[in-house]
Amino acid sequence: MSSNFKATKMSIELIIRDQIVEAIESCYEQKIDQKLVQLQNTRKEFEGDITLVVFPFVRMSKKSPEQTAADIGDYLQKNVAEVEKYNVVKGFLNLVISTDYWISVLNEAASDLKYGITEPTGSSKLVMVEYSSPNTNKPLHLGHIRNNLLGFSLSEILKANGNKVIKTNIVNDRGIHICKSMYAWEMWGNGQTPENTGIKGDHLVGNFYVRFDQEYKKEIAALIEQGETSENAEQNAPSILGAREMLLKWEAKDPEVLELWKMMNQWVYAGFDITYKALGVDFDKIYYESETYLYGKDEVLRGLREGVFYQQEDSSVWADLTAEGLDQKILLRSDGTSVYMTQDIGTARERFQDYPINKMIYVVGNEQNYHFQVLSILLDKLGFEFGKGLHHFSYGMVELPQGKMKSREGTVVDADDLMAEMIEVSRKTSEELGKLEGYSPEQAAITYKMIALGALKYFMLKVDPKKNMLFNPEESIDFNGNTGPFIQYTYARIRSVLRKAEDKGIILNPHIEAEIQPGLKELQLIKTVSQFPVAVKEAGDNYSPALVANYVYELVKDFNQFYHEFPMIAEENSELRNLRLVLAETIGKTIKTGMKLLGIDVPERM
RNA sequence: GUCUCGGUAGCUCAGCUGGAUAGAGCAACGGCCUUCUAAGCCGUAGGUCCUGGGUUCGAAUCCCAGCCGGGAUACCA
Repeated sequence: MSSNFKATKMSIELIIRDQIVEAIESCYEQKIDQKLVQLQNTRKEFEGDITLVVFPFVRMSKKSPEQTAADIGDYLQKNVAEVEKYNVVKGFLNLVISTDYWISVLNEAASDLKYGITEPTGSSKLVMVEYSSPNTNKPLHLGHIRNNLLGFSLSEILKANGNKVIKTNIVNDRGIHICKSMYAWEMWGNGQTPENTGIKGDHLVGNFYVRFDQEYKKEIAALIEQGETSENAEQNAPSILGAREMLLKWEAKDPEVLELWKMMNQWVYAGFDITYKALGVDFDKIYYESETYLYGKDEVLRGLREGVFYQQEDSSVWADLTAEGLDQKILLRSDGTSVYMTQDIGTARERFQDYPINKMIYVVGNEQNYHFQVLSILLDKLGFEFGKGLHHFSYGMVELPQGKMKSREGTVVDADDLMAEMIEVSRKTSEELGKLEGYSPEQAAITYKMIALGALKYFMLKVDPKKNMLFNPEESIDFNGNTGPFIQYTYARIRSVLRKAEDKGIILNPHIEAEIQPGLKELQLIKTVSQFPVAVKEAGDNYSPALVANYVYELVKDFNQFYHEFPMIAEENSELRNLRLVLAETIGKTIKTGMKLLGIDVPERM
């Protein structure tokens, strides 16, 4: 056992787990599987640190649960140095771990600058995380925010678990949806540009996407009025024909269409850059669908030649997935143009050619579960050995009280607007509370933004990614309670205490002597701190930033109770004072690291 | 129709690889700022864990059926 026990709680649990197996053997002469050993953290209302559930063993002991627990407790107390004493409540054996042990845990945590973080090594796995993946026909909204925050945070968490991570973005910069905006701009744009209107480029293009839909709907209504069936009307309305023609021309590299496309895309990219920067997300490598769809087309045609796919009379290309229990899937339209799936095949091929990827993760909404199931099968059929190993990180939708957001219907919460509003709320709150007196306007502005984004990011990340979540624009995101600002505030409090201690000339001794007897609350806090590496690991194993968020909240809540009840600087016993300050500093560091994994910064003052 | 995900306090969410009296926050009500930041702390109230069966010493958690809601099943992405 190395002296550097990063996952302390786990190592003590491992020791105890082992010893319980031996205890059963020694007491009852039975060999048991470690899986029967159920350990849990002792509930706060009972004395103890780790609890064993003894019910599974009463069959072997042929004694009452209480007596069985006592037998095992006796054995552990005798044979495991860290087990100081025990008590039995019904069928639960509560083990009290020695204070020495907890002090050593604190010392380790306090001295480790990267506490909770496992650095990558030469043999680390290379994980590529795709997230964001915007369409270049409209601005980002709240749903994209969830995607971006999850993708960024997941990447950070995977890095903290010793992986090498490449963050990537596939920009969906071609396709019928883009052509709709382009067509609308050409028809009704009157030469509008971001420059001559003062509208952010992605918003301007988005306006034309909405305009397209409005006109399209009018045309359909008119055609139906003239006696067309609704299906015919949808297929033959002038604007949809115009958009389709544009897509054909685009794939045929028509110079005029390409120029229009480039111009409008540049507007969008300039807009996205601003939004990404404000959100604090970034990418190591960007792929463009306008490039990769061609590789995808190649692969589909190869599949056709090799008999993996088939062609219908109208020359559309399909995959037959009935053997997999699925349906027919179209891969190339009858006019030869590509669909969404086509480009994803090409993009995957490119990525695995560009990097020695061990694990590919797609951060994409759960509405596309079927898509990724199919993609995996198609890549496998095409002979790519990575096909089966793709991982779709499938997250839930953000819903409004009225239901789903729809770009075309304008019922979206715009990302830029939301951030701006939250920064405004943050500024007002800070000013009302007078927290930043003495800060320059620039310093204050940085802090407002930090708090606003902390509120937004924590709000999005604290819920289980798999679940749909509700956002009510009527009630602005809270700054009190289980929120980002509450956690940031606690960090600022700790920093403030440490600054004041320094002002008073108190020098922290980072090594706590074993003889010091911490109180119950300090012990409780050390235990919570000791769980941080476990939380990071579980967040990585389960791909869940929410586990980090929930952990940090627990830690912060515990600390605030402690803060309220016990003086640190004013504590007269200097050794106890030192313990408390070192503990506070360690908790501050843990908060900062944890929040960093969520992509949230913490302020020195607020 | 089929597949899939979900249903926990008035609201938003934890807990779900089975374990002790189901937890937080918000909202409501009542306390606490001459002492390290009150964006905080303490307390009160609030529950058929959708329903019904089953497995188990033990079920919010696992299995089956049903009800309700979301999503997918497109020559949209």
